Amino acid sequence: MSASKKLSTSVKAICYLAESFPNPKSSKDISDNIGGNASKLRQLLSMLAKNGIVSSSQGINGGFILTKHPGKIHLQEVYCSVEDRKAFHLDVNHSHGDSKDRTSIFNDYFLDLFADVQVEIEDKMRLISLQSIMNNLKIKSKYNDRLVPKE
Amino acid sequence: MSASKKLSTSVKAICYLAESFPNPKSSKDISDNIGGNASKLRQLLSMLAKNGIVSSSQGINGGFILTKHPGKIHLQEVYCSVEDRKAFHLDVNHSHGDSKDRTSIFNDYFLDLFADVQVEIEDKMRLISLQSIMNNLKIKSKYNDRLVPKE
DNA sequence: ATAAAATGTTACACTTTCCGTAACAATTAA
DNA sequence: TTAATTGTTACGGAAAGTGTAACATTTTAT
Repeated sequence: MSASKKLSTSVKAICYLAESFPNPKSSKDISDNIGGNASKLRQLLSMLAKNGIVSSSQGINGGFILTKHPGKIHLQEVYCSVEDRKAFHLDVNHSHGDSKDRTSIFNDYFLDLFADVQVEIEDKMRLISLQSIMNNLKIKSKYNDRLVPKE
Repeated sequence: MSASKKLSTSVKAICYLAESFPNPKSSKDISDNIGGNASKLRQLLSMLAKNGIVSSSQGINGGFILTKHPGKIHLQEVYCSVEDRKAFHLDVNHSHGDSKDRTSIFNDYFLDLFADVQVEIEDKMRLISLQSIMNNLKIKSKYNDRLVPKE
């Protein structure tokens, strides 16, 4: 799945969980609501769970619930949770010679250059909260800290 | 070819053309020097030619030459020449219903959001000239306006 | 004129990656 | 005990990427 699709799917799922808080929602519930495949959704959601954005419970009436206030979740955090790759990924030619040939030097330089751009993107994404997204989409969050079950 | 690979390959080619200015270099010369495939290189270079960064001539002793001072070529310009896609491309789920369903509204919003990020990236890339790249890589440019053949 | 060399473009087979689905062990609650 | 759910892996078809080849067109040298 492309990085941006992972991100947009994750955001949709988080919005849905915020909307239906504090009821746990199964991957099937979520996929019925936001589209996509339940199994692939679980892959995304398990990554969000590892990063403390949602929590999961198994068994009957299990599912996923939000564990963080939408105002405190930012796009960058969601992106990093579901995608290893940098947003502005550099795909360079592989060097065929030794480690200090011209191609390698060029690639090293380019990696630095792209790292700068990457920082810009991450800073920008850090400024966008899930709450602001929900506001724009007129989705009402029912999230409430006190209702989040402890670990 | 991935967008970033097109970009880095293009930059390498431009550096080589600046270095060997004003001698036209064939796609074969360039691929021998910077690696990659001559045919694929021609595809990139023909796009750079359409955007006025290089010019091409056919026939014996033909090839590509730089037509713009490295200090006046910027990464953003090179990127746009060889890649239609935005740098931070959004790959959204396709809507299956009518044009005003929830998925569509969500996607429209996301496109706006990513457009903002896109502007940041382009601004950042606009600040990086080919000349500065060549300086960092200690490549000497031999580019000289007066030696560029007229149309 | 002719031949040689180069671009610009298209096509193609091969490989890699993507994607939806299925499967199943582990876990949990009724 | 049973049913429902997560978490993870596997897989086959679809899509996209990659390197190469082919060839008409253009241009220059002889």
